[in-house]
Amino acid sequence: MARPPLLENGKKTKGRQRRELRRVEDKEPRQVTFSKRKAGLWKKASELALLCHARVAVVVVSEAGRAFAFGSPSADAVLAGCGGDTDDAPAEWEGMEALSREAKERAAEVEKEAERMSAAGNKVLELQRQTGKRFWFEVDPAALGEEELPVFVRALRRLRDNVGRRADMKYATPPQQ
Amino acid sequence: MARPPLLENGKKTKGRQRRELRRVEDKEPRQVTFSKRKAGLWKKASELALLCHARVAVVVVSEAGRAFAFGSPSADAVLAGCGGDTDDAPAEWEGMEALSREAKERAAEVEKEAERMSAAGNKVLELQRQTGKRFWFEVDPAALGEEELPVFVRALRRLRDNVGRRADMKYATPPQQ
DNA sequence: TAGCCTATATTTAGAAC
DNA sequence: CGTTCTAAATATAGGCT
Repeated sequence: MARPPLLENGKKTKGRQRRELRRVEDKEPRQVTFSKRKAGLWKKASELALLCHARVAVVVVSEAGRAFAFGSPSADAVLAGCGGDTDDAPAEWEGMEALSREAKERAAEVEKEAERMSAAGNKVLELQRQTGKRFWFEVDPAALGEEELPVFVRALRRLRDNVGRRADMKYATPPQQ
Repeated sequence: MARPPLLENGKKTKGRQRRELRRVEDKEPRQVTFSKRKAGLWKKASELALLCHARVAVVVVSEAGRAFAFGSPSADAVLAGCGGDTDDAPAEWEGMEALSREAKERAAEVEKEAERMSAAGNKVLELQRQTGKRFWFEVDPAALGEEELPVFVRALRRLRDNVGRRADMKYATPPQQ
């Protein structure tokens, strides 16, 4: 049962290795790194939001062509805060904090929801295809120019109008390959 | 010259202390935490982007009402990448990597870009309005159904969601106060 | 508000599921 | 892709400047 130590020094692993700050060349390791760090970034973003009641929104597009969006307390709130006041929604935060604490005790339950979410995501994709729409930012990239980061901001703000108050989303676009 | 140890155990500091994952009540410590963690988040985002050549965009709004955006290679590139291939723009990335390394010495320059991006944001808003195009989620919320939408919203709140990659932009909105 | 410093709390590279 | 496990690399709370 006990696996024999792979290392001569008796230890089981070499532990975290130092990496150069440049692209990970091999595809597989790169994907793993992506997954791990993506999760880490999400956590950091959550904590920043929670600890400081700051609004945070993140959008990531993987090499595979999948897009992820994250917002706290919600993408909508983050954007709304950009041009508005900040202490007008304490109630919303209280709720978020409570949920955050309970989350750990409800991992299983949340898991199920995650699956349902996945289903919802697919439906979204389908609807997009039917309507001929591709991505939220399909406003017309070509016309935008070179430095249009705020597109992201705009998108989330839009989300607010559609969903209402709180809306976080995540779905992947079909790999282009 | 030698400062007397502040601690009885002889050590100079208590080192990093554990914190509860809830809002830091005192204002001052909260602001400090915000600054530090924001910086950390930015670094994490940069590394993720650099290591995996992913496109990332982040927006953070402090309680004070100041907004910071970070994206790489540029907001535009992040969004454009969503619908295209990923390994066709190596040149662009090479440039990004170089910039990334020099970034620390060019904070000022980055600031300028941030302002330009802010301007671009307005342009995006306008284009969308003119073309009548919307965002991905705007596919038609109503069509999603009352069951799926809420699920989707809560899903992201769960750690299971991922975010991460690289994109940097940073710009601040004038303090609201 | 941002940096510096030190001692810890966290994160994560590597290898394997 | 997502996860788990171990050990080493980092990020940071607190205290000051």
